[in-house]
Amino acid sequence: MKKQEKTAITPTRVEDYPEWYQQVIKASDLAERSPVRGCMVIKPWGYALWENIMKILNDLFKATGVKNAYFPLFIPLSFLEKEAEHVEGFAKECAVVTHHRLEQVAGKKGLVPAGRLNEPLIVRPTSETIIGDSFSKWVDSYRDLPILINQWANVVRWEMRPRIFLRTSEFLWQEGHTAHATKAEAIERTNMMLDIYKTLSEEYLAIPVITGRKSPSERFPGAVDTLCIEAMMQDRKALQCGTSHFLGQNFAKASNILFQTAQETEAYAWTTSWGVSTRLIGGLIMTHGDDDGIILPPKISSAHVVLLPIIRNPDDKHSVMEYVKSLERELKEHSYGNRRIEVEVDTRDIGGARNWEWIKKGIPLRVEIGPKDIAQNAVYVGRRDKRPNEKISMKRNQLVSEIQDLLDQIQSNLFGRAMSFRKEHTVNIDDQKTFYDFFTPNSIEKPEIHGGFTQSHWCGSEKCESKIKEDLSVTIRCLPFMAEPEAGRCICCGEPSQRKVIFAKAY
RNA sequence: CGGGGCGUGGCGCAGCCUGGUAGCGCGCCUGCUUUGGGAGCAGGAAGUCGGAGGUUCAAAUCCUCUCGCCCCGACCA
Repeated sequence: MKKQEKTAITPTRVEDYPEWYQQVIKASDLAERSPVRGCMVIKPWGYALWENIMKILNDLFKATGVKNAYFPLFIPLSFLEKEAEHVEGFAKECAVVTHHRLEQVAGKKGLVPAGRLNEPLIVRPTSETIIGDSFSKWVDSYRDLPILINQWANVVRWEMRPRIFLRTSEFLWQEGHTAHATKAEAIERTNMMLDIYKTLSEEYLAIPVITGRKSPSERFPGAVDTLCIEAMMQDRKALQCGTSHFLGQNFAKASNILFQTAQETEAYAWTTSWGVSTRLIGGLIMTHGDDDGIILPPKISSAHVVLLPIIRNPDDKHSVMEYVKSLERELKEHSYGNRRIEVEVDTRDIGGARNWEWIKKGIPLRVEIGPKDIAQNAVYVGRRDKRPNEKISMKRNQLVSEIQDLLDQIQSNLFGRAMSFRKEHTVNIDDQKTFYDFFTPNSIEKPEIHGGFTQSHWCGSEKCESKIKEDLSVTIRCLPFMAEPEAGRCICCGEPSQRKVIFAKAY
């Protein structure tokens, strides 16, 4: 077998996409499974991505007046019960704390729970109710509004089938919660935050997204309106990357967020909530990864460049390392996006394996530096968005002065690729048979990568929506904002329809 | 919760059917030789086979119970 044909990740995406995903995570050193069912250990290379996301979002949030705060991990059961739809939506996936002490029992091994709580505590699956309780105390007058709060937190949802980053029992996220005096202002906030998520996705993560509205059945439990950003992964399935909810007065009524208006009347506040999670990292992997591992967009990459000194002869060691160190210093003086250039130096003497490890980790730039290069005051540069062997020699000064430009090229190349992939696999379908064929794999036992996004008419009935879901596991991802209203016939029942929606299989 | 599968050095597996107290590959450590596309050779450390009970002279292997994990479905950021 020729070496060129060897991929760093086995199986390849085409061979077995879900398994490829697991292997990429392992090979890239982002995270690993933990001894706790459904929970993950996020390793430094992966956590750095989350740190960068936090940095970016904090800046974007704060520019709109949002402040960070922190609320309890535990929610009294009675709080969760306050909003009827909310209870129903989350009850099945709650972790419940019932005791506060462990005891040794005579004659038995180990510890048993003791000290039963009067009221069980829920480990937060989301914090609307506990934050609503605080809001109710913070608001007396319309002058106290709006309240614009975000918290960075871990939440627990006891999922049946966990997958690292995409669906874990515990995950990290931010949840924003706001309260407003008027409906219009709350709706404006809901849209504003969705725009921020679109910015994060497209400009930083290089993941193109479709913004839109969820159908009623896909709404957040208790919300009046749920907006979302949806992205297409390389197996052509949809991943919901962020949501922003207009909660109307539902939670204000449940939590008693009352205020006095300028007209001296009493009114319930209008609230919103919005969040993105570590799932974004899963989206990153599945949007940009290839058969050699992940590819990190420079703007959120854990580091930008790795320097790989090549020392064939021990006599060269000193001079090569001096050269590498000075290049490191010089590169670190430059910035890219909202942070300094981050440089890794890998001096391990493990031959070609070293190069491949960094390819698998997805670092944007690999720079090889050996005596031959130094003699010409040059470096040998590999871009992660190119083939592994497609390396070019460039002058050292050129690398330093053009590094931002190089990173920009990679960033926009990744976005461009992802965008054309989505366009290529987004189709208009107007008849039922084509629709069903589109979403049916050739092989049922071992389905190949198939389908994509369709833009098809939907009459608006839940009946059609659930029939399609039952027949094909295909759901309405969103009613896209960009779609102009147009008359047509429902893809399912043939009744008149006002608009096209996005259908896809989803994570 | 329904269907399927699996628990054996750090990781991936073989051995189980036909009981005789562990083996392979990768990784790791040491040395030498190598090094710009995933190194070679030699030596070495590391497991009592998920757990409990049973059958037996003897159990990774047979039986019972149990725990955990993975995959497919329903649920979901």
